Amino acid sequence: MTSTATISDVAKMAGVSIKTVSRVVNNEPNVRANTRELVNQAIVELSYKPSLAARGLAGGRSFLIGLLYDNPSDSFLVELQRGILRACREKHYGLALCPAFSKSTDVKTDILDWIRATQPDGVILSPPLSDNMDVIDALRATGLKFVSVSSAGTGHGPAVHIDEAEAARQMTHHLIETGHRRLGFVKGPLDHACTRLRYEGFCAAMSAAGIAVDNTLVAGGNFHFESGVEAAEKLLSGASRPTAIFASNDDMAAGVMHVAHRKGLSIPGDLAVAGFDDTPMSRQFWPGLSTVRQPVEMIGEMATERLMAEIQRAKKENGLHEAETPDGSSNSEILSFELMLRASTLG
Amino acid sequence: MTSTATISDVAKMAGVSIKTVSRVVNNEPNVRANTRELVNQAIVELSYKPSLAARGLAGGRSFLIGLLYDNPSDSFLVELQRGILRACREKHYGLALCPAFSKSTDVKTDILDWIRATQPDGVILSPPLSDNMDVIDALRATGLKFVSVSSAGTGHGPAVHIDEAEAARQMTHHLIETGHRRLGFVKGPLDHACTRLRYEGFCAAMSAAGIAVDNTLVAGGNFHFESGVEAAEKLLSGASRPTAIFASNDDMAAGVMHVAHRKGLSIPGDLAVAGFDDTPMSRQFWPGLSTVRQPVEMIGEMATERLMAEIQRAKKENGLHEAETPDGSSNSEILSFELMLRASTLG
DNA sequence: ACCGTCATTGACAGCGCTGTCAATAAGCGT
DNA sequence: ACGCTTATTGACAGCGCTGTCAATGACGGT
Repeated sequence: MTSTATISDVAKMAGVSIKTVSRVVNNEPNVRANTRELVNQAIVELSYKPSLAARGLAGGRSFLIGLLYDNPSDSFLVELQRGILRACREKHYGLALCPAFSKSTDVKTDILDWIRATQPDGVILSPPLSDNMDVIDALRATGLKFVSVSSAGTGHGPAVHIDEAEAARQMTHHLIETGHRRLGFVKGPLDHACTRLRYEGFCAAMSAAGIAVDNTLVAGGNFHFESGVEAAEKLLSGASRPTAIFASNDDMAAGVMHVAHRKGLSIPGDLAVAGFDDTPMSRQFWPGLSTVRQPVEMIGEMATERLMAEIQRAKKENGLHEAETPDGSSNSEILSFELMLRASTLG
Repeated sequence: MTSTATISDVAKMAGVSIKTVSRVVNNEPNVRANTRELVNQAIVELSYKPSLAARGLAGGRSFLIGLLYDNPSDSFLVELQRGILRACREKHYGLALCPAFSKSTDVKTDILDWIRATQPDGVILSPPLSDNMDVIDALRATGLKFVSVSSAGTGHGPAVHIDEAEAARQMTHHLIETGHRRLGFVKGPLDHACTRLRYEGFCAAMSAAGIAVDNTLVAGGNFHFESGVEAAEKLLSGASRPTAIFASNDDMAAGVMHVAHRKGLSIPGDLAVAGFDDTPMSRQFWPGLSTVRQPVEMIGEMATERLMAEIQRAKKENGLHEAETPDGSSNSEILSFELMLRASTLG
């Protein structure tokens, strides 16, 4: 057990008080440049790393942020984590995971328990948790800072996301432009805010092109592969099948393609297919799946930075008027998306 | 800020000393059942959750385990995390992530720095980190407990994995049994121990069937889709192409299928394809990909339990002879795998 | 040189919990 | 009932760090 150097070792070595070392470590002002240098040398020399536990106990911070998620797609989760971790590393923060199940009746309790045990300084909410008012309210009641990702900040606090509706509109427009008139659409689950937005984008493009949305060509889904299969079976069995199907996410689009293959329909000849998310899979399918790319990693990174900023602010204002929710912070940051057009929609 | 109840609140409410509450919380012996009950009631009543930070500081433990990984497939990582988190939740442990890059020259330093800052009670190593002797040695030098997953414990300490060679042998056997004689194989990257094992299994089955391995039908890869594409282009361009290709993992198998489709080869008619890992994708492809299912989630769970046990043991023996590495612990646990045979190899 | 002001530094008291060790209660044998 | 062993409990001192506040040093003006 290579005993790690403590702050007092550093203090001794640099010939200053413990508190001064603390100041240097925390980048606080009012330390003479000369002294700061001395301390930094000692820190490097001893390869001193402050103990998170002690800092947390003493300072009331845990230097941990939480990621609350409910079974998103693997690649979404991993990309998001990557972004968050990158931002964390810079700020010397740690990331703790809290898987939750929004369907369960006591998500709220589960999450609160986890928060009490872990005591993160803030949390990042991913959909559909970020669209769950129960959770949002509970979180707000704790006073803990949070930021939502990939979820249109419906006034639920700060959020980082893309313009979902516009993305769906553009993809639909692309389909129409390619010559399709009978478009099918597979919706996502109702508890995701993006379900509505993506559908709105679809409708907007249709109406702009003067095509009426045929309700028999709109199917419900839950973002999983199997629901894409079911939706496709329904949509493709009707008398007048669509010539293109836009699924609200890639997993469901994969289900649609699976069914099309099984039915012997060629893609895109007999049926064009589009998805949403640009999972790695969409590149690997044959034919490649046209989809919308969200900069998920960047979203994670920005959300984390935003969260850190909130935490900072909260710490400073601490003890003052204790303003509940400074509503000015409800604004969200909107990142740009990218249409990835591949063989599944291109002749 | 709903101020969280502290241990002394509980003690007051239960009418016992702080220390007794601590005993109950930590499940220590020598507390009368009656007293224990009293304390538990107070704990529930106040919905008390011990502070990780304080426990860590005082007890010298952090109640955190680390997961060190280097860019594995998304689904592998997510499944592994799921298993680990399940085990963690039971034991009230937290999980901290440490992405590392084994290609980088200072993986070792990166990891050590991370460990110093985070101070986990133990870490789980996933491939290829678990096969990197530099890392293993550095870890061992710190005295920190670790467990490897999905990596044949080549004597590098405890590990949890499947019998990779046997799995590959069985899959190869299946291919041979289906009538194939000209089998292609796509290897994984050299820094993964499983690369060798899977290849050995392949060779074993071939030799058992009396078929010589044709080196022109063995290609190298790196577990990524693109390398599968390259390998397939090489293997399928030769004069006498194989009638089946076994890729060491699903991503590369996806690459093989992609190329086959592009070349107009029907699967499995013109070419049978098999993979390894049973990523969700393998079910979704058309046709479904035959593959080997590792119980990744279970591996994560068992590795975590194993790690906890090691930590326990270390804690008890603490202060005694300080035996460096009780080599009896180098044994590994072997879980069973499952052959998932789907349309890509079945007529 | 003298005072006010601000920048710099350190002494000290905890943060909430656990380990140690001593104190007390409970059993048990005779 | 007495003396002994063992089970149960609590008092107390930190763990390594930060916040508070008081002490010291530096600097500018007169």
